[in-house]
Amino acid sequence: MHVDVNNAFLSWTALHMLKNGSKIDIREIPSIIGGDESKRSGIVLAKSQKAKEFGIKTAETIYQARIKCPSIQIYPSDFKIYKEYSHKLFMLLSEYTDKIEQFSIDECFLDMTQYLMKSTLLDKAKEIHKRVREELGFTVNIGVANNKLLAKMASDFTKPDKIHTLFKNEIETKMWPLPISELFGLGKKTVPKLYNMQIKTIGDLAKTKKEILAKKFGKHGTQIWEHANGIDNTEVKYKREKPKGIGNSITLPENITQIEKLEEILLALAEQVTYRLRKEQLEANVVNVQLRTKDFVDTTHQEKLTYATASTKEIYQKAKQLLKQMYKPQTPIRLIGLRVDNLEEKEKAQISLFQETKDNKQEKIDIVVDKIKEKYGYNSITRAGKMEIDNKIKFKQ
DNA sequence: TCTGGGGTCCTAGGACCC
DNA sequence: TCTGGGGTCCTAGGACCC
Repeated sequence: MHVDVNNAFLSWTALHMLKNGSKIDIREIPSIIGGDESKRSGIVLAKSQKAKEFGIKTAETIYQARIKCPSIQIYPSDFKIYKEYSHKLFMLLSEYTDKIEQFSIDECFLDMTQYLMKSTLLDKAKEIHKRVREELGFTVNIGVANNKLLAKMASDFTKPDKIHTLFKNEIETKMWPLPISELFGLGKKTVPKLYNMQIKTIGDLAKTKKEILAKKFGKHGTQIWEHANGIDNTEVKYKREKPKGIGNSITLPENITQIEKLEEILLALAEQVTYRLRKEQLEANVVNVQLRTKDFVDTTHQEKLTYATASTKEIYQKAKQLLKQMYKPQTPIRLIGLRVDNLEEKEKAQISLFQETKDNKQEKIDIVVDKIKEKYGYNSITRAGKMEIDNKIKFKQ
């Protein structure tokens, strides 16, 4: 089963507003959840059904949305609220199975293999559907099928507030007539290429020779062919997995051309990233810096460290070095990002033969700073060298 | 006042090793 | 009448997802 919250950010914001005495339900008017245009992050994150009727699409600019519907109402996003409602949903779903994979903040896969009869399975879907609406106050779409891919495709059919099935005998009638752009795993780069091959529907794709797709698109080609034919053997990953990489990035309110300013922001990002890293009890082996120019040209540089670390100072020093390598003087930078990859458990961290001694003093400082952040809030303590930046840009946690 | 932020997985070429 | 073959690791970039 795949459970997908309808217009999640918007529905949850609506509930939060109603709870706090709002007279209007923003689900009933043309409205969107959007970023902040003054911070150059003005894109649509979620839309109401009414906004959808104006042709407004997720991820387009608020500027475009306003052209389509000048009276559109815009509300900011708040992930604290979303996490709260997401948790409520997760708790309710946990009553039906403990094998739940949280696919994103508003989507879950449920392993329902314990319900052997198709009819009981559908009764459970109906029950979940009804209970979420009545007890939590928002609606979900539910897809029921024999594997994750088909359940996900089913939950996407028609919205909102619907249950759809997609069993083997329904693939041909329900999925094959859909345009290939609807297939999970096909995006804006591959769809035009398939169109050029006269492959326009999922059915067309299913009937294409697997070898042709494999030759043209490699592993991806095999996968989309299998998806089009309803084949998916992946398990419901219900155990919480540690992240494989942790990153933070920020679109700057204004383009920056001074490397010193970029370094200050990099320090703030290093604090944020390593704080998250330490909370997970992980250490990183690779540091990666991303820059985006004013013309949206992205470059990344990464380097493996001599030993794994979660130290703010050590990660920052490597990041600074990478920045120096890659930054072409005078280039106006729009976005800067820092990621750590190749993570490993702190305990298991192996001591290299050639390891330069770890900076114990730095580790102690990090631990104390983390404790203060835990107790008094992420922004309660900061480095003097980045106070100016902190005042300009809010780094959330 | 035009274009977010956080992820995962894959590919390709170069360096290096035996 | 020059210059293998197999393998791993590292790095940059691409595609896709929500």
